[in-house]
Amino acid sequence: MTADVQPPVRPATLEDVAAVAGVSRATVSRVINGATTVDPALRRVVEEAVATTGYVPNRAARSLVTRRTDSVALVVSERERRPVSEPFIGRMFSDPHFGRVVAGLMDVLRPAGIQMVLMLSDDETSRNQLLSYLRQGHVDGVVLISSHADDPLPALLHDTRLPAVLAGRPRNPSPLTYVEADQRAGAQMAADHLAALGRRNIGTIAGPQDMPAGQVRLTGFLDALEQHGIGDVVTAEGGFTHAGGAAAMRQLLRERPGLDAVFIASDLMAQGALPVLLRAGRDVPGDVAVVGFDDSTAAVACDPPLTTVRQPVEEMAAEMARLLLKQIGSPADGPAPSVVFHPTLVRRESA
Amino acid sequence: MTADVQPPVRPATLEDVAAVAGVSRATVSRVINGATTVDPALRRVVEEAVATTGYVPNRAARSLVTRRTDSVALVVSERERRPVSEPFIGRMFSDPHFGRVVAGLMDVLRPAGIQMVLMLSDDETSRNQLLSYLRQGHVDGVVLISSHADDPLPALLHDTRLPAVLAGRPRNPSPLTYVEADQRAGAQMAADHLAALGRRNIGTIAGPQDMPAGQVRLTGFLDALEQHGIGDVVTAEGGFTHAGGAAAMRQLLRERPGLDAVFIASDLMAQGALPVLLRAGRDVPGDVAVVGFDDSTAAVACDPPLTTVRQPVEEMAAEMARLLLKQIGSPADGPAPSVVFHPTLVRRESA
DNA sequence: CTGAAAGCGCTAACAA
DNA sequence: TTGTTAGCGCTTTCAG
Repeated sequence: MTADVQPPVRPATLEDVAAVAGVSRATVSRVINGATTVDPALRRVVEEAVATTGYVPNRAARSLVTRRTDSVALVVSERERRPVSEPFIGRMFSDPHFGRVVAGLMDVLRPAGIQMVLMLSDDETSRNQLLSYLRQGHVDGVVLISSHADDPLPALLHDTRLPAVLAGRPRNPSPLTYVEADQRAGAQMAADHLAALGRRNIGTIAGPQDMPAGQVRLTGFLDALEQHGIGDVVTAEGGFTHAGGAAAMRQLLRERPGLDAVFIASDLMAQGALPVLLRAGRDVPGDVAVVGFDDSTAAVACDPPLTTVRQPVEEMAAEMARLLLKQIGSPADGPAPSVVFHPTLVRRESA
Repeated sequence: MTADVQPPVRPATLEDVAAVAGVSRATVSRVINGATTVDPALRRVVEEAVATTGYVPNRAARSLVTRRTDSVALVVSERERRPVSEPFIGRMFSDPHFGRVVAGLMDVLRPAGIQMVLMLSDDETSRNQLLSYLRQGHVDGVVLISSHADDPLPALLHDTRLPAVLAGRPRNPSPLTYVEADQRAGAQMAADHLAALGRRNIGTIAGPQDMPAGQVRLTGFLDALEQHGIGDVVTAEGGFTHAGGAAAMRQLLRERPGLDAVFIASDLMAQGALPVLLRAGRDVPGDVAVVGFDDSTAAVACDPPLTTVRQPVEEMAAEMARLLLKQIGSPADGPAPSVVFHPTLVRRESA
């Protein structure tokens, strides 16, 4: 202990460790990377040297030769650029859903020692930047969360030949792996539940019909109701927003005052719709039963708490990470098979 | 155009560009990095070669020699590890606030060509991993969002000598730069507003008193009311959660049924409290005026929409990024001066 | 103003 | 099983 006068300006390198351990760089490299072909005795010596030097591998150097980066990109793709001063409109980042996806991804990426870099694509310029970044091999793979159905990114991503996983099945058929919840089955569960409750005078607030989720939840619901012999359903579009949900609820009430149940295609819209119902003098669930979709924070924030179709967001995100890691591990296999999660109905008080 | 038979497996390197342009690697490097000492004619030739080859610099190689990574870490520090299956409790990721911070950071990082890597520290193991990662120089700087006041990370971060910026002033004095909103001033605005409304029978729902924000918002509010000659204020603690806010509201109503105003230290708690008020037959703002804090999504989701103290989250995050970039640019200057933002009162319908 | 050459720290043949 | 060696792609003196 004579050298601790100067604060360590330069991080230890392989060379340093090798010197301390009295072996070659290659040997140190082997134990660092867990090669089995190392004499146990030497291994111990090296491990000690690593500890005393506080050595941590330099990623840049390693990645330069291995062509691996041990990091993946989480790319958030939005249709258009939004000023940061409009935090609440259409910014996926400010949606709690985003954070849940991050948490799920982290849960498997972190133990694997994989870093996650966040990227945003919201206009052609940023998309091109993104692509050249990806093409240059700065990450080993990418997870894509896209907010719009006609996103060109999945196709472009495929061209890069980089391992990739999509959150949700893209509108345009793509060979890329995706993970999603069975939207149709979820809508069906809502319909079955309402029907079982004996409700017959039913309405629904749908999401945008140019988004797959918006569309499938509507048709799935309608089809299921049909099977229950209920064909006359009032519909309004709520744009997947809080305010849109409120407006749509008003419309529904106007068109069908005798409504006794409503399926709302997202908890956020339900949160907007509920007060409208209450103010119109309807008791929930007494007069009208309501079922939401997502099981997001909004569901428990509702009053009364929302019965809703749960998508296991975190689990789905974790699965995305696993599938991505798998593809990165054996690129020759090509895209992994997509996986579809089954939603569940969470009963609370609104239906 | 004879070489487009094979798909380009290997990305173009400096060498390739140099060959096409008929110059040396060094010259290409110079134009890439914007050196002024290059013959304009040559520059054009090189730029063309860059375009035709589709060259993009390899970061690993560059970073290996420059010792810069052009990336920063966003570290989210939580007191304890939460299972991913409990998405709504204490996980900062699922808080919309998190996404807003990300958006604000992105807004300045992206134009600067800086990548953002997301890291989570939620137990000693992950903290150590994080620190060795940082020490190894994998990022040029770090932004820290910490959920608990007694976080040891600021101090440890300072030891790494890495440029860093904290979201919020840490409890233990630290030389690190921080950015925060003036909590005390915000609470004062709420008090002034309620007093100006003629309310005298006032209550408040506070945040946890072991968090700086929770504490300062309470004392600031109480002190300001004192100045208005209002000393007898009922208080309850709502833990900064939706459910906690509801419970606290019930307590307040019990202790002071004649309440005509309440300041609630977070919009989320207010969202929980409002239905309690409504159910108890109180009109808002007629019978009781309520003012929240944050101006988050919850504020507009409330019914009625919440009058609240706005913290400019995105702007603050953008400022953090700017301060970080500044420190990275001139490390010799040490930590930049911290900056405190002034909150504003956003009047909606609840007060 | 430009080119030649020396590495940055690491892994991966290849020899021994 | 271990060491030697040759780069990965880039920036940066240092000559010219």
